[in-house]
Amino acid sequence: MAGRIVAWRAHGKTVFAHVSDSAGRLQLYFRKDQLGDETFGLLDHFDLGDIIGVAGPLFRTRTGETTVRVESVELLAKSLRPLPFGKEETVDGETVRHSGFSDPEQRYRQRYADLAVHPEVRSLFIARSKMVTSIRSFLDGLDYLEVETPVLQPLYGGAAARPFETHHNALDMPLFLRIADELYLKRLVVGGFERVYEIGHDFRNEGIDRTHNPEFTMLEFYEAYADYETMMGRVESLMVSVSSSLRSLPIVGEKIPVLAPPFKRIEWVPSLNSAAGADVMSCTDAELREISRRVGVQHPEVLSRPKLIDEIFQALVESKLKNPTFVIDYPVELSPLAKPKRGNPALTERFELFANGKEMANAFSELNDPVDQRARLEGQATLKAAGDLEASGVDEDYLRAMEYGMPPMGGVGIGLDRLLMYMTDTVNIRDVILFPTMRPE
RNA sequence: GCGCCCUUAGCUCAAUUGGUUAGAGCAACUGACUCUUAAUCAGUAGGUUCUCGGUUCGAUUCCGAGAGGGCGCACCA
Repeated sequence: MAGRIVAWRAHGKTVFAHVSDSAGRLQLYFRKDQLGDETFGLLDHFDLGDIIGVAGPLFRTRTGETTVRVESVELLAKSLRPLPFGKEETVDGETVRHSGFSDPEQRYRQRYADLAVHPEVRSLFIARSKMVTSIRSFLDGLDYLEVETPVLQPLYGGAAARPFETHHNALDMPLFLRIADELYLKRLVVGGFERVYEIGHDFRNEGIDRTHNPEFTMLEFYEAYADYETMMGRVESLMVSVSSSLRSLPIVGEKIPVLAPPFKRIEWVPSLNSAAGADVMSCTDAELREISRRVGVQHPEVLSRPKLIDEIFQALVESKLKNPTFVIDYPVELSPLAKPKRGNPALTERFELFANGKEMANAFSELNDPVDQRARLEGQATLKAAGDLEASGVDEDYLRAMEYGMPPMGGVGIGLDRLLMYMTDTVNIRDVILFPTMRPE
C-alpha cells in the first residue's frame, strides 16, 4: 500500500509509523532484523509528509491495532517543506489535535496543506461531491436533461447584480461572465427541452464575506407545464434526497439534518401581518418607517417602499425560520420576474425556501408573456441608463425566443455552496469552496 | 462601510510596570532505545517580534499611521 507519512515513532531498531491515504490511516511496523541494515538505514531519511509505498503482511499489535509488518519499502515522493501536522491523541474516544494548522487564511490559501493534514476537511469536500451526485441522480430520475450554457455572455441577466466584464480580442467585443443561467435555460425550453438543469458557476462582482464568494455554484432547473406548486414538491424531495445521501457519510454524516416532508408553508402577506401586528401592505410610508425602527432596520429613511417592506419581512419572519419553510405568494412589487398569481394579481407565484434563517431556494412560475417581458426589460434598461449598476439591458435575442412561444414553466435556483453550508452546519462559505477567492499574497 | 480583537521560529503559543542575549512544545538536524501511538531521553540549529514613524537611556510591550487577518453588524444574493 502507499500513502503519506503522518506520524513517525522510531525506537532504535524498530519504527512505528502511520501513513494516510484516501481510505484513512494505517499503522506500519518496521524492524531492522526484518528489513536488513541497508533498507532499515534508508528510514533515517524519511520525514513526516513523505509519500512511501510498503508491502508486508497484516498483524495485530499488543494493543490490537491492525498494522503492516513491513517487508519492503520505497520512497515515492519526498516532502521538502514540512507539512503543518498536529499530533493526535485519543481521549475517551474523542480525537484531540495538538499544535495543528489553524490560521484560517493560510488554510484557504494552502488548501492542499489544509486537506493533507485535516481529514475532516477532506470529508466535507467529499460531502460536496456526493451532494452534487445526488442532485444529478434526482433530476436525471425525473427525465431532466443536464445542459451547459455560456459562461461568457454578450449581455448579462437573470438576476440583479454587478457583473465581471472581459474582452474578446478577435471579435473586439466586451463579454460578461454570467450572473445567472436563467435566460439561456429558458431558451432551451422554447426549443423543446422541457426539463433542463445546469450546475455551474455564476460570477458576481460584489463584496466577499462569510456568505458571499465572487464565484459560486448555482443549480437552476426549469420544467415546462409545471408551476410553483410542482416546483415546491421538487425542491422538497431534492432536499430530502440530498440529506439522506449525505447522512451515510463518515464524520460529516452525523451533522446532516434529518428532513421530514412536507415542509411548512407560510404565505408572505399573512405571516408578515401577524408578526408585525398590522396590515403592512396598507400602511402609510410613515407607519412603515415606524415599524422598521422598531424591528431594527438600518437607515429606513433612505429605502424605497418595496425595499422597506422586504427588510421588515426579513427581520420579523425570515430570520426566525429555523426548520425548512416555504414562504409563498410574494407581493408583485418584490418579484418583478415572477408570474402574477392566478386569481390575485397583487401577488406572484413565487416561493423561497428558508432554513436556519437563510435562503436556500428561490423559485417562480416563470413569466412567459413576451409583451409583459419586453416592458419589464425596457424598465430595467431605463434604470441602467440612469446609472443603476445592477440593472440589465434589453436582451432582444431572449425576447425573440419568447416571442416564438414559451411554454409556461416553473423554475428554481439553488445556491449549492449555501445548501452544503446548511447541510453540514458550516458558517463560512470559504469552508465549502476548495479555493475561495483571495487577495494576492 | 462601522465596531471589537489579532499579527512573535515552518506550525501552535509564551515573554512580569517598558529592562540584559525574545522562550517552550511540535516539525527539522545529531545521538540512544526491537510492540509504540501527543512514544521517551540527550543535544543542535532555527527570529527584520507585519511595516513605517514617534516617545524613551532602553520598545515584542506605550503612542500614531499603514498593511494583512478573524469575528460581529450593515450592505449585497
